Amino acid sequence: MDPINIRQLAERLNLSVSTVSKAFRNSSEINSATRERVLAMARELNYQPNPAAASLRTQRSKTLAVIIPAIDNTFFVQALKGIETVAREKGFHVLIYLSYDDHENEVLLTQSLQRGRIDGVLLSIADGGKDLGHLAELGAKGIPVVYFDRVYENEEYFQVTSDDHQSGFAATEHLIGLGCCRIAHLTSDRTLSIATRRRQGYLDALKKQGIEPDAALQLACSNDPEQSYQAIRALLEKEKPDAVFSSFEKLALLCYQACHDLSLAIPEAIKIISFSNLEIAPLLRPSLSTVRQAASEIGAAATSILIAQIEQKPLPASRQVTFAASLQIHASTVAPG
Amino acid sequence: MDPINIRQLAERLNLSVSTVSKAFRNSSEINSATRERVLAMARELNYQPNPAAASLRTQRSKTLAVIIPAIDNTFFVQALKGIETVAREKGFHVLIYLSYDDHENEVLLTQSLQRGRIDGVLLSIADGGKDLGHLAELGAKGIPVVYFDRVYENEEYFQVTSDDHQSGFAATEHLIGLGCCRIAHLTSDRTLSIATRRRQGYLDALKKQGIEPDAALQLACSNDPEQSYQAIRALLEKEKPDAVFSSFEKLALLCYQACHDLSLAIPEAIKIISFSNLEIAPLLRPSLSTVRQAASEIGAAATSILIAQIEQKPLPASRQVTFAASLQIHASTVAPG
DNA sequence: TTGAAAGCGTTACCAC
DNA sequence: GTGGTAACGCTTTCAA
Repeated sequence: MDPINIRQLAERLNLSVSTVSKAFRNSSEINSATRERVLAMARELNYQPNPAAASLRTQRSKTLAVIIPAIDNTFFVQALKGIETVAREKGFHVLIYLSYDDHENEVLLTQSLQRGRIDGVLLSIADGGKDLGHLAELGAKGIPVVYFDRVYENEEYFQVTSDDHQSGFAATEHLIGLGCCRIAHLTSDRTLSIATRRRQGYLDALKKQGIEPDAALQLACSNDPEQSYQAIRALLEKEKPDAVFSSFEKLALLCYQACHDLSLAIPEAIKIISFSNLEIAPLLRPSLSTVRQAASEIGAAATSILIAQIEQKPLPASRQVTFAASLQIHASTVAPG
Repeated sequence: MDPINIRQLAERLNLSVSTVSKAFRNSSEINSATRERVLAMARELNYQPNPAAASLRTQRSKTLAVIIPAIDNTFFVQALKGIETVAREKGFHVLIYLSYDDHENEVLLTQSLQRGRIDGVLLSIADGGKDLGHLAELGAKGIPVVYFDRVYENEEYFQVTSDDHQSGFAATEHLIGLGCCRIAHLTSDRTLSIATRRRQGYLDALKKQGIEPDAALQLACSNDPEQSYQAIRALLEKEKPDAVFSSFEKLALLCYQACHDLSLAIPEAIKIISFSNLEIAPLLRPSLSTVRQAASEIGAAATSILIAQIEQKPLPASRQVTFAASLQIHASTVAPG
């Protein structure tokens, strides 16, 4: 019942504490017979090493922190699954912190990250428009950090992302291919790495096809859903786009709502495609065409890299690791007729 | 850059280590002037106490573990938000572990939960049909555990849930009130606490209205989506229910898919209501009527109780804490005409 | 009000 | 191959 410590375990075995300790970390110094004996007794007495003591001694906690802006977002949920899986495989624990898209929160969180509690951090940025000094500070503390999705665009750090520019480009080309020429673009915080890249893909696709980008068709929404809904609705009414490319899932859903409320038929009157990892996108009526990110792979890769950094193992040659996103075409962007 | 320890901090202040330590835990023994001096210097030198050392000494880690069956499930996502919020308010950290609805996983996870790494556990059960000895063991280790949603039905432990029976009853009565009399019920693992309670609510509502429960209308699905889809589809074709009450969100979505594939009009030919915290339920076509649980409140309450247990603070009088779920009526259960 | 010192349970160096 | 022992950085009792 009361947790037993290594000293008591050693006494029961008539061995020294150091031998037992080595047996556990299967040091080559230890006779395999004694090792078995130690392990057997440990099981019998239900011995579990105290992580705080080990951590104090080794300066390693086998714990990672994940700081993400949101969790009611399928991308982050799936990324988290990838993170948790890889972490567990490698014997790491995962602390979760939510910044709620709020820069202040993120600053507080990174500052409270004590060296010692965690060995490394996986971070997706809350707000790219603010001073990112806290991230530099984190790095300066000597804590390894791997950024994913919404990254800190700093050559010094590993950044695991989707091919956002290319995917934005492909989504826009897809719409152009369907004959659309007034293609609206929805984004949120334009300062986010992913927002600027996706938008640039949109702009480049328009340019390639000789379509002049129209500022009136480009909307940067806030984090407030009601406000965003109104803005989107106004855009639809006033500018009468024939298609919408949304860089964010939430905005696409608001756009669906607005189209419904305005009795705009999708895809007849307006086509919609959006970055989204929503699994039930096909269940929406009409089913939503999406740009789907390799979310769990991104989470998994970021975690592998972080752990490699912690354990001083070989690392990818490039600090920029990119995963292809894929176009999932559904009813919302099918050619009429 | 290198983390400074309490001893160096004390030296810089010409104070003893113990004084500094006490100043931090604002002990009444310390002069408030010295306390200020200590805090100021700590800020200046960027001192952060080493959590492993503190933890080793106090046998407290200020860390909670959350073990949940899934995270691609809006209920758990929202519960997690409640958990994270309360934990952070009270200065606790949250470790997340996913059991993926798998009993073996859960056993391994609970066994690996070393006393010392965590001060307490929040747990929602993976599979109620299996031997729950590992949960008894967890309790025997002296680690406080609070169960939520899918609970361990054991008087000894705190259990935070929805009023599942009553909500199952209300959902069924709602369908009966619309004139339905062949009401199918979808559930998954029947051994889960919530599954049996919701189903019992269904049965009791039928009984109250003098409807004989029909075993052919009750389906217990597996965790395999394809298999579940086929079973649901077969049920719809063969039994021709005029309504479906689903105890689980995933099954309702599969049922939507099946209705669509069978060209069964919702709600004209068949009405559907389901337990679900899906925020975009209104965006489905037709919008889905749901039994919505107070997910984040449940997570928050479970966390508060767990922390109260850890800190030996006053606890709720009853070990059973229940939150009302609410019926959200949408198009999928509207009377025809 | 402040300080000295004994642990907390490990690991890792060094001796045997 | 095994054992003794000094840290790791903090909290807390006890003494001053």
